[in-house]
Amino acid sequence: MSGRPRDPGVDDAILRATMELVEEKGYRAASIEGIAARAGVSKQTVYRRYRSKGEVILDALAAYAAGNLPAPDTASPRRDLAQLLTATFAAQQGIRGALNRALVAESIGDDDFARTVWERLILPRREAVRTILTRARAPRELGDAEADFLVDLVYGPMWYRLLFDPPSLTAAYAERLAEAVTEMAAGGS
Amino acid sequence: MSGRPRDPGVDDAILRATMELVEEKGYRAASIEGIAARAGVSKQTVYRRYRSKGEVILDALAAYAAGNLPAPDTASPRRDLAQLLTATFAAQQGIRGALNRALVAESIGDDDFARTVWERLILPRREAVRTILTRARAPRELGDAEADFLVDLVYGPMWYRLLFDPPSLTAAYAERLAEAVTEMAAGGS
Amino acid sequence: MSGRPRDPGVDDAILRATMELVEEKGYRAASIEGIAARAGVSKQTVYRRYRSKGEVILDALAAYAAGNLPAPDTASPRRDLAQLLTATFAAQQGIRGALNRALVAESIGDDDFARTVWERLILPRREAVRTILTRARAPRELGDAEADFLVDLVYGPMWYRLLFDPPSLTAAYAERLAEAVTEMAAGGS
Amino acid sequence: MSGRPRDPGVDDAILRATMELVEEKGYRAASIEGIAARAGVSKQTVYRRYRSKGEVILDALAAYAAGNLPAPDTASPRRDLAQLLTATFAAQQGIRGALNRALVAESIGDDDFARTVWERLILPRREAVRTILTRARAPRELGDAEADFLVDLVYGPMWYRLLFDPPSLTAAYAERLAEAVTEMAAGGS
DNA sequence: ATATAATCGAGACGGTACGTCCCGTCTTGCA
DNA sequence: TGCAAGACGGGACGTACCGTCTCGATTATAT
Repeated sequence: MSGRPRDPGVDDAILRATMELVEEKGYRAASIEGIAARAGVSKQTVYRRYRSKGEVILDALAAYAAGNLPAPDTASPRRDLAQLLTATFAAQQGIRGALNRALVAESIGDDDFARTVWERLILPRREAVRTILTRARAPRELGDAEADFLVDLVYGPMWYRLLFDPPSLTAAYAERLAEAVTEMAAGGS
Repeated sequence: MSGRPRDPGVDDAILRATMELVEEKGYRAASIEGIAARAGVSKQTVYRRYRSKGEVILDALAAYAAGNLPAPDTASPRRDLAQLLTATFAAQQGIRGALNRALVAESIGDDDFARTVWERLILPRREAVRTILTRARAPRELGDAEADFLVDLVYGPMWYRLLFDPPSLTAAYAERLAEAVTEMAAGGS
Repeated sequence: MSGRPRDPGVDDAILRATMELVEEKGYRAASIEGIAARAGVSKQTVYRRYRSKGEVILDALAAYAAGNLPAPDTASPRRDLAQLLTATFAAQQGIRGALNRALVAESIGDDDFARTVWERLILPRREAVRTILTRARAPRELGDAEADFLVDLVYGPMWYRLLFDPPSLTAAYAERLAEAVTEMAAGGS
Repeated sequence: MSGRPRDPGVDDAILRATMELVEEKGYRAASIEGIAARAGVSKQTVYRRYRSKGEVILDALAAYAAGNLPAPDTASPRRDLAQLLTATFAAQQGIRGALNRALVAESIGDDDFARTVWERLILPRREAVRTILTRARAPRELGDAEADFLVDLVYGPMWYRLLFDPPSLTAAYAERLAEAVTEMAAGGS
């Protein structure tokens, strides 16, 4: 049965090659063929692990952002959100941003993959924001529907700017967004 | 100097074929090869007009949405915005949504094209919203920076949902977004 | 290192398709695209083996004529040559003739390829004739320069007629040519 | 009726462009598109005069070699032939040789055109040689069939060498060929 | 003078083939 | 069984020419 075990060094090489290519040459250069070549790995070895380029990228991003989901919890929800967004926005300037954009590209025209991205990547970060906003509304309750809407107000602008104008995702922008949304959360009916 | 003039029927055929393919088979199936074939046109004829698939799609969208930029102007900015967004969101369920998603896919990894999309497609719609929000703030002034931010709050969620969950762009969502943002505009310092 | 070995069936299919196309539809119809299609093979698979249409044709001819280089050796050099030429001329009426003409067409304007043809195709047949003519001159010696010249007198007319008037390459023509040249070889100073 | 007359300067430009391209860049670069471009002429203007690239080249050659058919007539047929061949071979080193090779390429796979070349280009030169050989046989008669064969012995080697090894067409080669064939003509039964 | 008619440059047009890239699958031999 | 190597059918890329066509601007002859 069991045969030769998978070489963990190969996993690393694939993910590293993916990140490098997406960052250096952009999303278009990141073909599976190119990733395998740069990783010094055969194509088959990539396909044994992933079914599509999207999954490689998703995994590369996961590997990169593992555990990096900060959940600040001070007395000030506004400051918590600002801190979360500042960190998140900053990350979008580098590899993470490039990988995120690549994921969107892969999602378009592939509904299954889009769903996977939503569940594995988007939802967890929405939860983090929802937790903060729930604190902002306390002691009153924050309903699910309203929470979803407020979270959209946070992440909508981020992805929008990430896709069309990444440099605008500054700390100042994070501050402003955090203030606007926490205020709206606090004041809601 | 003059040469044989371009056949306008060919332009139409290309754009129609593009819209059909993007809608029916999705973004991935919409190759230039396929567009030319369906339009009953040679590839060269497409390349004579457009340098990339992205440009074809952008033009198809422009043709589709020509002049369709409603600028409601009633006594209520909130209702104006709600109306604008309701119409816009509704449009995203059909061809327009498919084309918009396709444009995003093409923009990723092609900064030049991304800039073109921003200027020809995104900016005009931002202006329409900015105009409404300026009325909402009246008689006080709405600064450029703040206006830009508020417009992000409007369009950010739209693109975010368009990419990851198009069906959620309902009339109710439009209403809620219009209310939240006009209120914020009105109440701003 | 090793990789999947080339499928010999594919080689055959390519060569067979090439011969069929050149014979049936003529040299002009024999595109690499067409060869690949008829062989049921991808274009890449052809390009992996050959750099140009010329090389495919040369190989097809080599495969066809493999080992078919008769070297008759009776008491009569004249009869030897006549026999060789009769067989050679007869072959030019079929696929071999079509392939030979195609090779010339490919050679024109491609000096490298012309040289390859000369070495792989032309020279071996010249040697066969030279051997016979050396016997015709015996016991005196046949010098290199003179031999080359006499061989030209044999093959020059053949190619000339092959290109401009193939049906004239009859057995009678072969006989006459063999007689004239062996006589000249025998009588030379 | 009559309309604007053809511009003779255009004819010249086309022929000159053809000769230049065939000589400089080789036969492959001599597309009708390229010829028209270099001549500063529209494609239609070329097609109004010629039905194919072959015809352009044939005409270019005709223009180049107009009246250049020497018919030396001294007391010595051998010297006549040597002189004719020396001049002919010399010409093959330059544009004429390139054009001749191009004509062969065009003839292959186009029987109609091959016939035209034979009649307009090949036959006249055969006649010139036949005339000389008839003198060499005098006072006996030189039959048609035998004459054709002897002419093949002259031109066969020339085209053979022109196609595969043009530099070998030297004056010495011309002399040797003239001697061999006139002797054969004189001595024939 | 003013049609009428052909020529010219320019360049669009439907095609066909080029040679390249990448897809996802497969088949080797070695570890 | 993993892995590097690389063959394989397939599909699209963007380019070059093919031969035809349609334009506006010339330039002749024939009213």
